[in-house]
Amino acid sequence: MATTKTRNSQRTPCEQCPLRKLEHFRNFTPEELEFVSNFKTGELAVDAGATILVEGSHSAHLFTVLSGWGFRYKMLDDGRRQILNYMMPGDLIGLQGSLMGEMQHSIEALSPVTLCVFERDKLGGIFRNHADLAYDLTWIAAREERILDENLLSIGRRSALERAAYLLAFLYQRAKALQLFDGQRVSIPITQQHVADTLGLSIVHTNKTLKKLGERKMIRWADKGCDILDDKGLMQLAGWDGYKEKKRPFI
Amino acid sequence: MATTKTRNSQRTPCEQCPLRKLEHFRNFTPEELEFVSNFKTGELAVDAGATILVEGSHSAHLFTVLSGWGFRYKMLDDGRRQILNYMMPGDLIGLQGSLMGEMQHSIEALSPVTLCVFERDKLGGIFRNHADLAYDLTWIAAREERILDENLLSIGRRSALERAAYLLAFLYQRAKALQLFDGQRVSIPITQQHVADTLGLSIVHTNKTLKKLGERKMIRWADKGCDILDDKGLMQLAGWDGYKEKKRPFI
DNA sequence: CGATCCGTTGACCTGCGTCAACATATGTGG
DNA sequence: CCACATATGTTGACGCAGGTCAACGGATCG
Repeated sequence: MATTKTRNSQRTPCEQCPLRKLEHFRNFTPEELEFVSNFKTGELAVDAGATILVEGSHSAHLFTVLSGWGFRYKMLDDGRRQILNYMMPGDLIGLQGSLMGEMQHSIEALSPVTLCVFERDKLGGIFRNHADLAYDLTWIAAREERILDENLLSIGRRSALERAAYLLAFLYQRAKALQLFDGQRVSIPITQQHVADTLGLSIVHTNKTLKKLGERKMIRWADKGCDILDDKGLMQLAGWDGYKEKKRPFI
Repeated sequence: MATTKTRNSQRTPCEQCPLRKLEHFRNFTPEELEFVSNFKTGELAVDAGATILVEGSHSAHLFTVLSGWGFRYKMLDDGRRQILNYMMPGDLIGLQGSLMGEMQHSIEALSPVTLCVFERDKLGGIFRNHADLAYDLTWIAAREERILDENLLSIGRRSALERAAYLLAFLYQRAKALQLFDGQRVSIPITQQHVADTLGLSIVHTNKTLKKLGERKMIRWADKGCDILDDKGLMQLAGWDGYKEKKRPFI
């Protein structure tokens, strides 16, 4: 498995950050932009399959995803794995570890990923000098909490078919907001093993469940990825309304 | 079901807050104490079974639990319920709703509960004038996230017996840190229905699972509550190490 | 060209759900 | 004071959603 990490000097100046052009994110004031630009110490390119952060470690950095997909997960001693959430452009990772010391989960890249690198030690400066950004940080943590709440509801109380529908609708909504189109459709770069480990199901049953969604023309499983054909149908099946976020902050 | 809420003028001055005497919480500087004292606008007493916050509402307040137990949950349209986490003294509730607008979960009291009331509109003042408290807010949100991560792992990948063991060990650890002893043992004021809705199981299976833990002398189910007899055994069974929090902030 | 990863399918098994009945406590209105 | 209702816990019989095992096909890659 590829695990190369490449450290570069800063390549994309924050002023030209491609994410800021998206409707989805809130605008920054020039001062904020300058501060963040200063906060950013570099960029990191990571191969698909590489581990970005490991449970049990104490990282000196936190990151914002600039491009690519990843996921957060925890494991039990005997190898059972639970995927907690997915990371997409604009997502901040490692905040939990930065605030509380040791990482309690791992993060892995699903595709090639580019990361903006921040120093954990400079986090305090945000709270001391940039109330708005500090507020954003808390907002970002609350957003993650909200997503986990919905995931818990899903795994605890939805059937396999409903769970799968929820997951795919959820990923679709996020990808769409970021305009991650692949031609006309939104394509999600995960394997059925990832779906299984997210939903708390076995691979075999996951396969059969996804096939049912395929028969209903809601999705199409392409090689190593999934196309969403009918997001409304998925949402209805799961009994999920979607998030109504207008603009989102990001660091 | 009782749903009385009683609003009082401030009774417990923050300077004499009983929670601050606990080893478990970090100390405040006098300035912080004064600010929080000012931030607090009153107290609320709530009966067991009362709903404190409702999914879909926009609350103008957030609260810190001063005494008593409660829980956070979400429901599906057809009535299926998932308990997300439990609230105990020192826990901040309603932050998610305050930051993001609409509440996406409900909160209910398990026992009579006393709450410190804060105005949502004054939250901004914390970020603008009290960097340390703002940091604490983010820390508190990250802590909730960490707990949800572990819950997800539990529901997604642990067996019924392991899940139950984890839940009870988890509640025990928290209760113990707050010195919520009932004589010698820690007693947890929940019904088996709550356990079922937390673990994503049916009541019948929950009953049989708890019975097994009882046969192993790890717990004893008293009327409407649970005594923990062997927390180490529960943790080992669940494959859970516990949280190693030393001191915790609270607002 | 074997090795590895990923998806697919069928046969069979089991952990947990559902249904149903019953026990005990507590409360409530008459 | 009784009659009844509701909340909680307990237990057994039975069914099914989802797990496990096993085999196979296609794609990709050193």
